[in-house]
Amino acid sequence: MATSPKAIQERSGVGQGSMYHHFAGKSELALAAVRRNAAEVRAEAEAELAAPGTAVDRIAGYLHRQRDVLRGCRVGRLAHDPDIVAIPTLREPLEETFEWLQGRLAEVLSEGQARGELRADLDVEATAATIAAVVQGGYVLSRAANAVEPFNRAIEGVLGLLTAGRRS
Amino acid sequence: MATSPKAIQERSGVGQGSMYHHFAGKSELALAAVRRNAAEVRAEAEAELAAPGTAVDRIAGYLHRQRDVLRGCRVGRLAHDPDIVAIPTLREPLEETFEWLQGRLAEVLSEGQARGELRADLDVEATAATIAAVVQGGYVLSRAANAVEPFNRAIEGVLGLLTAGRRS
DNA sequence: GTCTATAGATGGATAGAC
DNA sequence: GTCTATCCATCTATAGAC
Repeated sequence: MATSPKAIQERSGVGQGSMYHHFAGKSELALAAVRRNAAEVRAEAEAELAAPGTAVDRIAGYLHRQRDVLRGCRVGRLAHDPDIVAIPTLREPLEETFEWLQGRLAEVLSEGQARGELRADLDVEATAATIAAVVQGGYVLSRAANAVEPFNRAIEGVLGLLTAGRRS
Repeated sequence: MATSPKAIQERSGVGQGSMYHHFAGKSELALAAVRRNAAEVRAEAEAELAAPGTAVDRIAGYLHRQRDVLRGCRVGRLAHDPDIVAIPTLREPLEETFEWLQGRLAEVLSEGQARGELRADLDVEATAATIAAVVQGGYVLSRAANAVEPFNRAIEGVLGLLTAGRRS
C-alpha cells in the first residue's frame, strides 16, 4: 500500500513497535496519512486561488506553483492505490479534496466571467474539471517521461486555451 | 507491483510454477505486460485519431471512446508504480506511448489549423500535452470520486475550450 | 511510550515429479 | 511444459523488557 506502516511511518522517525500505541493498525494509520495529505494539498491550493488578481492570474498561479512534479500529487497518487479506493473511509478524503478543488476553481472562473475577463459562454463546471484533470494528468505524463516538461507543456496548453481570443 | 506475477499472471490461467519456464522472473514478466499494454493502448488511440472527419471530430472521438474509466488507463496506471518508473527498461514503453500520443495529437491539431478548423495561434504542442493530460487526470479524478462524471466533465471542458469561438 | 525480538501471513522463486 | 510442494524474503502485528 502507498501508505504502508513500514514505508511511511517507520521512516518518520519511530520504530514500528511504538507505532501501534498510537494507531490500531494499518488502516487507521493510512487514514491519518490520507487526511493529512488532503488537508495540506487543499491549504496550498487555497493560498494561490485566494490571491489577488484576475481569475486567470490566480489559476495560473495555482498551476505554476505545483512542484515536486516527479513525485506526483500527494492526494492524486493515492487514487491509484486499489487498497485505498476500495475502502470508502479512505477514499472519501480524496473525493472531498477534488470536489472542493473543482468547486473552488469553478468559483474563480465564475468571478472571471462576471468581470468580463472570460467568455460568457464558458462552461465553468466542465472547465474546472478540466483544469484539475490537467494537473493530475500532467503528473502522470511527467512520471512516465521522467521529466518535468510534459507537466509544464500541459499547463501552458490549458492556460493558452483559457485565454485564447481574450487577453486578460 | 501493479504487474505482480501473482495478481496478473497466475490469474491468467496457469499456475505460478509453470510461469517461470516462460519468464525469468518478476521483471521480465512485467516487461512483457507493460509492452503489451502500451501496444494495445496505442492501437486503440490510433484507430480513433486516424478516422475521417475534422480535427475536432477525431479528437472528440478519441476522448469519448475511453472506457473502463474507474479501472484507469492501462499505461497511465503503471506510471504511478515506483517499481516501474525506477527501472528504465520498464519505464521506456510508458514514455514512448505518451510521446507518440502527444505527437499524434499534435499532428491532428496541425491538420485542423491548416484547414482553418482551429485558431491559427493555437500552440499545438502544448495543447496536445493538455489533451493527453486531461485524459490521464480524468481517470484520477474519477477513481477518487468512484464515479465516471469527473472524467466526462473534464473531457467536455477541454473540448469546449478547443472549439470556443469557433463552431467546427 | 519506545524499544527489541518474534510470530504469522503473504508474495516471489525454485525443485522435482509427472 | 505444467503441476505440487517448499524455501526464502518481506511486511503486518504482537509481546514483553525497559
